[in-house]
Amino acid sequence: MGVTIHDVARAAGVSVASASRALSGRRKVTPEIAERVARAAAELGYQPNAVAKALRDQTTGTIGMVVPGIGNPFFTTIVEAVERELQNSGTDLLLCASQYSPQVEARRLETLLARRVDGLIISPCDIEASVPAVLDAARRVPLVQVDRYIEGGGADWVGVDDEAGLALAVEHVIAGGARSVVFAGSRLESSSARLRLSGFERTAARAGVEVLPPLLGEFTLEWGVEAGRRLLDAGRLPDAVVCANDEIAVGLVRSLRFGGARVPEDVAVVGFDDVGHATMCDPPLSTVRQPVEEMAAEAVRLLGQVKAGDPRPAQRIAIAPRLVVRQTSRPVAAGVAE
Amino acid sequence: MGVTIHDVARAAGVSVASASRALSGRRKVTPEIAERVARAAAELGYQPNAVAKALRDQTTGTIGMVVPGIGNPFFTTIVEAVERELQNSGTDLLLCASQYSPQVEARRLETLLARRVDGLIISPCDIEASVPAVLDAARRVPLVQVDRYIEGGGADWVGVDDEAGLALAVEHVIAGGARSVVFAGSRLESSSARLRLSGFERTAARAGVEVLPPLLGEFTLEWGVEAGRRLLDAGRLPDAVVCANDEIAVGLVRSLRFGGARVPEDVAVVGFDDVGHATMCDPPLSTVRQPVEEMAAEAVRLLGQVKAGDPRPAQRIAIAPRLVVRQTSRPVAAGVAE
DNA sequence: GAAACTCGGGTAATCGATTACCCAATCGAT
DNA sequence: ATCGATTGGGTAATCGATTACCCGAGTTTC
Repeated sequence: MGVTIHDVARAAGVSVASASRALSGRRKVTPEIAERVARAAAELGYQPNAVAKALRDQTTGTIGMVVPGIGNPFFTTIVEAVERELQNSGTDLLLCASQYSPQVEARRLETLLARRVDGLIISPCDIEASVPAVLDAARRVPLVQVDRYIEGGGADWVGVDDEAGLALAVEHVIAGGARSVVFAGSRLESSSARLRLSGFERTAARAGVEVLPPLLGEFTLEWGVEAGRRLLDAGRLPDAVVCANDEIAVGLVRSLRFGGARVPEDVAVVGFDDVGHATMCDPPLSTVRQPVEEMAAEAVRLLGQVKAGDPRPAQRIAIAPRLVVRQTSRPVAAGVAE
Repeated sequence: MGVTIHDVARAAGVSVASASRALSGRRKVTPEIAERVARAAAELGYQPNAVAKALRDQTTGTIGMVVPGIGNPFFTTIVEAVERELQNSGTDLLLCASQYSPQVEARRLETLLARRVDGLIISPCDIEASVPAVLDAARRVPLVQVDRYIEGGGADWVGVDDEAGLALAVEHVIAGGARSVVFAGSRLESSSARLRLSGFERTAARAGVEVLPPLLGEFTLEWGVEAGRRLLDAGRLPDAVVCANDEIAVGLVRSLRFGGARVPEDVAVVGFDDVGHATMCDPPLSTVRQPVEEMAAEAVRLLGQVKAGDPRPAQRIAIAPRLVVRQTSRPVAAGVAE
């Protein structure tokens, strides 16, 4: 079916070695041969077989990326940023979704490794259950974790400083006058979920405000709606709700307003991520912005440095987040208003 | 670096042929050899090299998918549906985004073909500019278009019946009492954009209502906001706006309400797609639902049947859409209420 | 003028898994 | 006991691109 380099060599009347050299330019050939090979290749519509090249070179020019789900805009934003970052390096991205399941995730990693990707970027879905598969993969190819990480620190990571981000959010609502606060987040299956809760608790405790029991569900709009309903049902609203991501925050604002509460007059709401959902919300959401472009750039850079199974101590690169004050919280001097 | 089947064979004390046969089970071996090979493979942590297998078998067990952008929730929904559909068939998906650029799209197709994918699913970004790359790809591997298609009908397609969908939307707002209508859509670069506009115009003309000049921009929330602003600036609002997708509709509702118009009392708004944005909107959006699961299933099924370059006439499978009435339009007897 | 180099081309090995082909051993039938 | 068939194992070809290695012709150097 396909045209091979042998066909090109035959058509040009030279050996395969010359054809290969003429096409790759990795060794000199006479101008005449270069010309004949180029013409033959063009005429036959020759396209090198990347599979054969990969087998011979022991490198595929692809890196694999595994994220929990592409339905979540935060992950698609990261994926796009990584793609942009890889754009001109000649490496392609092989994208997989683990669907928030450690089993699926392990299977995906297996097939990516079988396809001999040159490196992996992963946001492990579960801080504990993802450990064996991720460590195993890291032993075989360069691997960088992004956003989420596995416990124990066996692999490099780049992400946002979650605790600092939550501190910004909590301090902001307190500066706006909040005396009672609550956290609406996700069950503690990921590092992000845990760090955001602990960042919240630590800052709130230090500030001495009243802290209601956290509402932990999923990183989804639906859970935000449900969390809002529970707050309304409880009879007494806190002055502020700090959310673990924007989807939760958007759902929460929706259900609070639906229940008759005014945002931000009765309750201030702050989200986390700032990836599009935030400006779409009504009113626009105050949130903590993740530096997605920097994270992607850093992840790609790190991946280039890492050697598989290198016993070098794992790095953790935490980038500082930034507070973006919009209209679901009362503005104060601090923070950026947009 | 990697453990090969030669290593396994040596460790088990058999030939590579026996090792391969024991592992694949494609020819009988004695139980004793099967046992020794299985043990050796497990001990060495043998993992077959998919690149070598692909070269030898001339098939990679992957299909490529190219969509305009993964930022658009409609495309991520289709991608997820295709992934689910492929789940248990042992084929993996290689996902690429063309970023709405025919050049990028052509490059992506080239690299997918170089990697010898067994098939392609594509939503071509431009009805004209995408033609050569798509036809060329279709000549080399089985290819199915999804949602969008290129003009001229050189390749199979599966999608929603866009014109029928728009007819549903227009008839619905007219049944709700609208006497003047306008279409907010995208510039006519894709088949969807064109068919939705023509479906709108045909139905509106037949019904004899007043039709304002269409607002054509992009399939984005931002364009929806802008379109709403233009309607407000024009001084006189139509009774209903029918949009080419939900993102436009959501943005439009936002800016209409921001400008003081009531939805649906002053203006009815209907979207298209129904992929999550719709329920998130405030108020929840009336829209036309695309049968994404069916489209994905049909695309995968079709891909299995198509042979590359087969001169069989191209098929177009248009699945009927369904109207979902929520709260941005006045309910009438017809349609499904949710 | 011969030894040492350079230049550029061709042959064949290589990557790893699969399998066509060959061969020896065993079995059943006559 | 002999012949054909069956069973199962091993050797080496194969997929396509790259490149180590070799070789001959032409140049340079003393």
